[in-house]
Amino acid sequence: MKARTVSSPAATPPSDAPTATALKLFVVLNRAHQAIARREAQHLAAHELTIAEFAILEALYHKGPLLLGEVQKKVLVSSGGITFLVDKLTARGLVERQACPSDRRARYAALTAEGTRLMRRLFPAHAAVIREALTGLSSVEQKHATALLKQLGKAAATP
Amino acid sequence: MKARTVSSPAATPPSDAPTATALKLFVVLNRAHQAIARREAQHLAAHELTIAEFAILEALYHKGPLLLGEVQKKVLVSSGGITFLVDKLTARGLVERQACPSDRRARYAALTAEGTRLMRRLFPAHAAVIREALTGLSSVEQKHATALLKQLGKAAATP
DNA sequence: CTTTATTTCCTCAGTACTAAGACTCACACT
DNA sequence: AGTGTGAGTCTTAGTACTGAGGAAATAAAG
Repeated sequence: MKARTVSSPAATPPSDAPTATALKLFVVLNRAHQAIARREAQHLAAHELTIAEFAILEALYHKGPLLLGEVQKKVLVSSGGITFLVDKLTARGLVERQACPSDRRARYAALTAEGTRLMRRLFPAHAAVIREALTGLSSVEQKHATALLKQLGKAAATP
Repeated sequence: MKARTVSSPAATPPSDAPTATALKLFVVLNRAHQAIARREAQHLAAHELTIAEFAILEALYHKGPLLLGEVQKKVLVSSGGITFLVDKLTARGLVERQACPSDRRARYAALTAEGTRLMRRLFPAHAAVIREALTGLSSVEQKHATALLKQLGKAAATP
């Protein structure tokens, strides 16, 4: 009695049109993100860095020393993850912890001289990889996409 | 000699304009993706499923039985990961492996009756979560964004 | 001054993967 | 048949995180 009661391979109730539109967008967004992140990870792996590690370095490079909690908001990683990642970067001499004078619970993370040197060298290459990965769209199209995604992300982020 | 030789907090060389545009798009794309994926993960966690597990179930639900290699291409996970995930789903009685008659190396993955039942119940709820998460854009805007992201993803995927 | 709550970081155990390679089988060419 | 090459899956060891809970400092209330 394995007579393929579900012989139609696609048991897809097409749902309503708006839902179908949303699902399609969801799929292509995932694909695009994955394709670009893959390239980024590949580039960073050559320098023994993960995406999350690089994101921390980048935040510190552009913003200067930050409280660990602030780094967490930037990088969107769990609190335990921040401790773990900063530990690893500290062990490699790229980042250091600094006490916060006004609040003894809090700690700053800051780039060391070596970390700054690394980022000065690495960031332009990283930017080039991203730019290269996004050449599927013209500059005008990119701006358009940015506007749409900003709106999308903002709405999706508010729970 | 710690006299803050890099006292400007932002050591940002603005690079050229096209690069800046690309980086901005990259950031908002990451944000949007993360915000939506977070919601998805939250919804699926209520049913003890990860995103990757659900992706496998969904592929089988919509396409019928698939070779493991085909599942891998759909879900974009390493081959070891597919084995691991299908094992877990099999242990829960949602998926089963089937021999391939024409090639004894290959195995099919297929939904069990229970897996089909689960998806019939779960998929509409999942679609609703996605639709809800994307309400930041109107249907027209979503179609526009889809077109742009498709183009972007296609170019980024070809290495 | 206590007591209670909240913030901030860290610890620890566990999870979901990845990467590299082993193994099994299929196919093509002698 | 026998042999090499490659495809498809599984195994093993390891990594990058997550999440719950805890200690220390601060803030707020009694």
